[in-house]
Amino acid sequence: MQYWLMKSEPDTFSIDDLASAPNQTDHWDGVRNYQARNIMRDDMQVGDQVFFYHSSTKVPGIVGIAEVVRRGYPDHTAFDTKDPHYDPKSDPDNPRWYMVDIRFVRKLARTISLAELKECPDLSDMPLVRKGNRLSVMPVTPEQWQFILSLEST
DNA sequence: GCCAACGTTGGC
DNA sequence: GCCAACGTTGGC
Repeated sequence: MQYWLMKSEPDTFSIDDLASAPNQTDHWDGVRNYQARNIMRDDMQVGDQVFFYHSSTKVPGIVGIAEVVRRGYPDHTAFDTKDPHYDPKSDPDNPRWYMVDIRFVRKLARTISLAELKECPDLSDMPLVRKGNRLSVMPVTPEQWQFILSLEST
């Protein structure tokens, strides 16, 4: 079992949106970055745990936990000409973009802000706290996962 | 294959 | 809203 962190703009899709979705499950569509695509297509497994991160908001940070419930499969929004994430270079016979399904597990007792995460030397290797990093799906080590969870009750 | 131009991400 | 950082595109 592995750990991940996924970024979402809460104005588009928030942890509350996931919690109120049917079966508290939704697909993670719209990722158009190869590194993130590779992770979703090749690496994420059912049962993996995911930190749900809110970006581009007043207090960016980790707000909850989700779980992978379906392995990588083609992102159909890339085939839809009306979808904002439509990509003419992806076709159903040879899909370029992939997504996974995740299910809501719980919200954290409080938001663990990016500012707070940046202050932790234990987390300095996380891509998240690196300047200019734009990766929207990234691995989290078991140590980082436990450390971040330990911050929740502080 | 290089690299300038452009578009996007995302913190602030 | 600004802009730094980065990925992608396309001309050559």
